[in-house]
Amino acid sequence: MPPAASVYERIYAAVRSIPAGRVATYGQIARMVGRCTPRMVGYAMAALPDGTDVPWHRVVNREGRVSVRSRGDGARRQRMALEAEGVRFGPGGRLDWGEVAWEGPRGGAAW
DNA sequence: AGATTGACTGCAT
DNA sequence: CATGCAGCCAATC
Repeated sequence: MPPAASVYERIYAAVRSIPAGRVATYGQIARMVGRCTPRMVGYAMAALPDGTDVPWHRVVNREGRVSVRSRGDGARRQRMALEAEGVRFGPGGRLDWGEVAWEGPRGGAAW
């Protein structure tokens, strides 16, 4: 584990703040955390271990679709985990933002 | 210390 | 609607 985990911790904390049944985009988290870009979020997610307590599956791309590149079954696992939380996937495998969109820890209020 | 890459996004073509 | 390019910051080689 690299010593610069402080940045990761910020991202992980934000992801942990996502309530069950809700999802956030990389850009959303990046803006919320600040000091980092969507790429950092993705990078942090990629660095997550398997038994992590971070609900990484609640993080999707801007299209509302799973983007996992690493691990062939990662995307499938993510979608399964989301469905298990009550997240409904629309046609094309995209998420229904009207139902699962997470505005932030304040629930709409910017921080 | 310099170059490359990465689970992204937005705008341009 | 598909493809391309640039920007972003940190990790890795």
